[in-house]
Amino acid sequence: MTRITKAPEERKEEIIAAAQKLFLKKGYLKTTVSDIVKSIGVSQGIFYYYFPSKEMVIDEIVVRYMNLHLTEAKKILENAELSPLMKMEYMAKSQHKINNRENLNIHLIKGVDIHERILHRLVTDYVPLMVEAFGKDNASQADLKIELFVAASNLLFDPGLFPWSKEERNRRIEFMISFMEDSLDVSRGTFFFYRELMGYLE
Amino acid sequence: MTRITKAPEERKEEIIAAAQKLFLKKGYLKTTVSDIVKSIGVSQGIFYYYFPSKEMVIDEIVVRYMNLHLTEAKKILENAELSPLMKMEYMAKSQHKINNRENLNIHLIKGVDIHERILHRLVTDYVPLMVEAFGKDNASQADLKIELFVAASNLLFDPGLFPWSKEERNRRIEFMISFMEDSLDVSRGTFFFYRELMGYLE
Amino acid sequence: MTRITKAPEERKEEIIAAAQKLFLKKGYLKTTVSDIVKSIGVSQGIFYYYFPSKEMVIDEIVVRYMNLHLTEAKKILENAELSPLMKMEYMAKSQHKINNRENLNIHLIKGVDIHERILHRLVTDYVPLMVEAFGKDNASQADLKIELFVAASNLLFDPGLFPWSKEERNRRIEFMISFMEDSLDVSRGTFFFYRELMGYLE
Amino acid sequence: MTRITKAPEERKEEIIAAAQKLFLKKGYLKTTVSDIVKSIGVSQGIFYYYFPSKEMVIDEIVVRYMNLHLTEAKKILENAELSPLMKMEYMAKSQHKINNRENLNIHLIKGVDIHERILHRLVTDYVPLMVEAFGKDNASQADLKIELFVAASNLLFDPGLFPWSKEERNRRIEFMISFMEDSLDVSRGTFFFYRELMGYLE
DNA sequence: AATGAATGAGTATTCATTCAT
DNA sequence: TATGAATGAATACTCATTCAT
Repeated sequence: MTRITKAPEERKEEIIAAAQKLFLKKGYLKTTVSDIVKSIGVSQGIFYYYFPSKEMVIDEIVVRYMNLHLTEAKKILENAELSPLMKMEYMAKSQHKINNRENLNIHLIKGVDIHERILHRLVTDYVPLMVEAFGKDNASQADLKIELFVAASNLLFDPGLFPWSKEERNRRIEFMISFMEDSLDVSRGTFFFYRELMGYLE
Repeated sequence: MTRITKAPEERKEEIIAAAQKLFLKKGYLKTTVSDIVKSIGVSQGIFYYYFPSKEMVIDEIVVRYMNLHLTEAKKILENAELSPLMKMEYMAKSQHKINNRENLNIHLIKGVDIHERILHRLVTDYVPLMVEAFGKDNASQADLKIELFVAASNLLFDPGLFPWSKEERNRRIEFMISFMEDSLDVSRGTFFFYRELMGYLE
Repeated sequence: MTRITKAPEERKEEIIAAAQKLFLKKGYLKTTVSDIVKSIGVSQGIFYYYFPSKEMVIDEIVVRYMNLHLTEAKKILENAELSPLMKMEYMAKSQHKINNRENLNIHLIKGVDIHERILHRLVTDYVPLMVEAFGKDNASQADLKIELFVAASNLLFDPGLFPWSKEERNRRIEFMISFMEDSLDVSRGTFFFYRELMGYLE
Repeated sequence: MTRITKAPEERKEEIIAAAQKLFLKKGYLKTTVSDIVKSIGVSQGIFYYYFPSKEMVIDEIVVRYMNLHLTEAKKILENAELSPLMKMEYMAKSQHKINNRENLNIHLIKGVDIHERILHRLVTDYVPLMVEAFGKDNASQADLKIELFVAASNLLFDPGLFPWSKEERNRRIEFMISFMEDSLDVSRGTFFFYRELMGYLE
């Protein structure tokens, strides 16, 4: 193999991208380190120059994925021109956009509890930003309500876990949205924008 | 090895029990078939006489675990002497009891998405029984509300996933219970009995 | 399983027939004893009541197959009304007929040198009968010539080994026949009847 | 185990040689991959770095064996100084020499139809070279005659298949040679040199 | 930074055969 | 004669990781 030297960061990115693609396609367990390096034409050894183990790659993927979401969310939060509800809407749209970028919906990776790792960080890191965006005082425990809605939505609307029919899914989405609106004491229709993120099917 | 013949059903139970114990201790992936058979002093071959693969054992474990819960729940449901809320309470207590029987809280098994398998059956099979117990007409979409609470609770109160501090945990449990009471339109205190099931720490 | 007792010889035949069928379909190595007994609905144990090992079954199959051929050949040989060449012709036709009875062309079994076992017995047991049928004095070493032709034919006309095209095959058959005729000093056309046995394609 | 790195081609040869030796001694089926690697003191993994499966090793062995024969035969064929009959003689001697080099007579390997694989390539690849060496025009179908003699000889003189007594063997060899001479229309004595290759016992 | 040959522990699964009943 | 649960040795193949160059 001809030796092609690259800047470390570039090479690392290359490996992560290749791994992510393969994890999505074949699952974490069925993707071998050999698969990854072959797909970008580098040697086995170089993988271990950049990562201490295969496991650390998935960790890094999850971290980057969450950072992507968090960075976007923070930008929105800091935008003083937006009203609380606009912030929530923008955050939802941002999430939806990221998840639909190619090879980026790592929710779909099958393997060693990837899903749980993401959910964990979602609840601990992302939910607080949503709560902040929502802005209301916490007398009504809006923080725990949002946490609850995020947790439930992520489970019930995970197509790998619950392959609802179109009708079942839509019914649940409509319910979830109005229930959120009532519980958080905002007027009906306010959270209409969540439909898309939850996967409403026309 | 001295040959000890047993009734098939007995032997099968024995293998399942041994597997369950080891899965809980070491996780599914790290438990080998060899571990299982050694632990009960039988040959490797007999395992495959009863199960086509290692994977099928975990399936069987989940099925039996759910059946245990469902059977108990159905008994309670059919008990005409109980009021709706009593039924819910009894069901909660039954769940708590089963999960605390030794080697039975298979929620804790790490490995190939055991958690997801259980959650799936919980939502599709167990929730309807809870809804039936609750009894109220569905004008208020109590079914979806219960589904939502079950999903969220299972995620947020999973100690493997969210190792909340005692305070964090208790706060969430109290919130969850009163939120359920309000949403389902029952008086405060009605669902006090859920504290135990959710793992309230005194 | 309901216990069905049969006359020993009958049961043995049943097992052999079942084995033969499966060996032909899946090959000797890929057919398990379990496959065999399942196909006739008896237990594992009974197999070993009749045969000391799996290997002995294939031996028995070869022996019976050869005996079938030999018995027919001997009948023909003893028929005083037939001329030498008629005997050869009848023997050829008899072979062809047996090999085309269902599940009987055990040449096609893949596995542990079945082919070689058959060839061996063909040369040692069957060739002498052909030589006797041919009848001529052995001044011309007709015995070794026939042996040679039988050996070569069995190899070159084995479709599993040499998948000749129709033209290649037919050319070889025509050559083989006329070469036999010339070598054994009989007139051209005498061995026309071998075409069928060798697999001439119209 | 101390790690000894070798040039890939060298290591591959080493594995093939070790496998060949063991296959000859114990047969293909009874030789395990573990046997092979242990015999040269390398790891199990390296075997699969060079070969996708155990089966591919025997394939490679047959290919190399035939290539050895074919290469020698081609050299002889191209030698313009040799007469046709000399070419045949040299080819026969070359074959005999190769087959008697240690560990090289892979005819003797027992297992998964090794013999048939070799015979197949012998007829399709080697026979044409013999026919070319023989040189005569094909009016007399010398090509098919040679093919026939090669096929028959390889079967009838295979000691694993037909363990003739010394007398039986010698009688057949003498017959085979004179029959070849007569059929191919060369004078008696011409093919005397085949005695050795066929295994004539003094 | 990079190569790629080498390691070696790991492991599910198969199956001929046995034997208590 | 027959059952079928039980044995246990056998083994090809995988793959994360290491390391000499």
